[in-house]
Amino acid sequence: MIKPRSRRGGGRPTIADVARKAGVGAITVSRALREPERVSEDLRRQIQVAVDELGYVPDPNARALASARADVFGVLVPSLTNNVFAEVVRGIYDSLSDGPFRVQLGNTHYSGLEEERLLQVFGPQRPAALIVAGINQTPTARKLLETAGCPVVQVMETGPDPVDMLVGFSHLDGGRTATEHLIEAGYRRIGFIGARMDPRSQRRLAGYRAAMEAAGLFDARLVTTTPVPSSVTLGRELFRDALAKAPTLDGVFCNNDDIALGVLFECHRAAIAVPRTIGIVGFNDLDMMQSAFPSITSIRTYRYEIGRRSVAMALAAIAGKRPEQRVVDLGFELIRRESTAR
Amino acid sequence: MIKPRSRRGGGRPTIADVARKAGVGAITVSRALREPERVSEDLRRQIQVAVDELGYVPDPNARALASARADVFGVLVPSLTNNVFAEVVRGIYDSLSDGPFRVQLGNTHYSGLEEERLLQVFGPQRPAALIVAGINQTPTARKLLETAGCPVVQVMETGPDPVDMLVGFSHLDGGRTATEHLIEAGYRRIGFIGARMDPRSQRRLAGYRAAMEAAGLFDARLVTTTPVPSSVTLGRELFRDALAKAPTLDGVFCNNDDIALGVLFECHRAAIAVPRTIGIVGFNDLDMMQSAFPSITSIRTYRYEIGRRSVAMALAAIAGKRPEQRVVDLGFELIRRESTAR
DNA sequence: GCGCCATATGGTAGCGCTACCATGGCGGGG
DNA sequence: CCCCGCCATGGTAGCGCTACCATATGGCGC
Repeated sequence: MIKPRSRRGGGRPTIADVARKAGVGAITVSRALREPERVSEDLRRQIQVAVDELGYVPDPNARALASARADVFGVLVPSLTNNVFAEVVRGIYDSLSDGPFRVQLGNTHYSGLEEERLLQVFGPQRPAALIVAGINQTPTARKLLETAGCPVVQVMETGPDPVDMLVGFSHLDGGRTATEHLIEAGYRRIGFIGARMDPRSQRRLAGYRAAMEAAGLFDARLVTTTPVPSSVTLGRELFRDALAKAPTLDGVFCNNDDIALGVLFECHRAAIAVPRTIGIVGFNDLDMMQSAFPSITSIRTYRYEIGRRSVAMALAAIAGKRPEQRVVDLGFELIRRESTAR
Repeated sequence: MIKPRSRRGGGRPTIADVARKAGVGAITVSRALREPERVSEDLRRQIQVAVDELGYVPDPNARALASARADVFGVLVPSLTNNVFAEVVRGIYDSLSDGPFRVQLGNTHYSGLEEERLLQVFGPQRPAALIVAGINQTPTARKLLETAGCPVVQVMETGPDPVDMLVGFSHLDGGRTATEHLIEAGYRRIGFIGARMDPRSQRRLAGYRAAMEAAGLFDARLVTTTPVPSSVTLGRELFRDALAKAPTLDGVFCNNDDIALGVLFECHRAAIAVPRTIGIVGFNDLDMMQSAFPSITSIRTYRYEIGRRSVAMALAAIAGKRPEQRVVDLGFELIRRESTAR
């Protein structure tokens, strides 16, 4: 009765305590904290003193309830351990670390259904923005994104029809560029080796095929894929399969750098000369590509920058300044190295 | 006036709507959702029908405010891109994906101060549990953990004095085991190569040193470290430095597998025979170790399992069944491979 | 048959904050 | 000199949910 406060709350100071101490109304404290320019400098200072003395920290749950908006960025990626997405996520975190926003990370395991489920979990939280990997959402997921009532940024790809905003690059062009490079380097029986084969890998494969067909070199027996998750060890195995199917193979464009590294190791083990007998190109240009022996040609992509840019666009949209450019293509770069220097 | 509801809320159904439709009190709906066993089966069924028809989803923010407890696990790791922590995080996510709990992930960038800052951000959210990497928190951070008012699990190490619970393994023993293996294999001038040198790396170094001193082989010139973040490329460079300092080097225990891979590549490039001239041992046993040529001996650690176990312990504590074993040592295993098979 | 207790359900009163509207003071135009 | 409108500030009323306590019901012992 006497101290009804202590009944529930943890006894931490509330906005009312600060208001009392500063001799102002609670709403003014709230404003001073969120829109300082709307409060006179005098009061602002007084309030700051009271906040510091009490060690007041706003309760994010109460804030979210009252304003029907949580200071949370929902982020959905297909994998937490795939270095590529880890870099995107790192970019997102780094861009958000000095602001009021928290990150709610979801792992879709490359599953559209899981993505839907996670969007259904995120929705009731009323996030400030959503960042999702890819553009191949299920119809349900796409609808959820469209009706989320917050900025949405799709990342890692490019395309004509984003839900809202889009930052990434063309996997198809990347695959084509890698393959054309092998062709120009003089390779003819160029294989494609791919694991996981998510939509992005499919597009890289399409780019490979386009380049091979344009050069009159395409042969279905040169393509080796599996839905199994990618790994270095898998790269070795797939390369052995590829060689068995197409013994005259003289080059490979690998789905990603892990596979490429596996191919390189298998070449070492089988005493196949790289780049003389086999040329190798990877995708993403992880650090190890430059240090491998021989160093491995790869398509450099800007994952960290994609993460940063996606946050910048979302923040702009939250601030009401929706960027004029809804689709940003950050491109890629072919990094030529020893593995294709015939 | 007529529909005061539409004024603020997004118009989504609330618990009151469900209660009205089901002809029960709001509190009964709340109970049916959270503690079904406390509601008769009849009402439970009725309520379920109403929930389904309205598409009701509880508002997590309102729930958190009213109960002073959010269904959130706070997780603090030093890096998002380091595969080792990514695996731990994956284990955590996988263990939590089918329950009501969300994950709030924080990246400390290996900084104690950043860790403190993040704990201060997590605190007001009133998380259901906290999982933090390491046992070397600053005094302030440790106090924040102790007063968090929720289960706390420290992970990735072992030790006598956890804040609350602890799951991991001994990096010191791991370092010693790796080094003893090299000694047993006949190597004598065994170097330590380490990057980043966070507390865990320091302990591996201590294990290395203990083994070397026990064998009468320790020599400070054999130790090469840097605070720079680890990478394959850095491994190459550090190995060159190590060779320059100690030309008679005949083995290296590497801080981690990236460094070990860099050492291997540099050996290839410099035509140094592995394992004949130089023996190599890594740490963590990432997939690529088994596929490298030659394959690389490493200390296998159970990162994913650590993540899973940490969640299991936290959930048990939340349920009031605090595990009798507050410290769990998941150990490690030396995986012998070609790189040390002299 | 009566009261007691355990069980099932409901009412009330917040949790801590912000949206909305009201108020009072001030300066400028007519 | 008055009125209007703008600015800074405050009061009130929730946001949607759950803790706490009250109440009703029924079974049981004596």
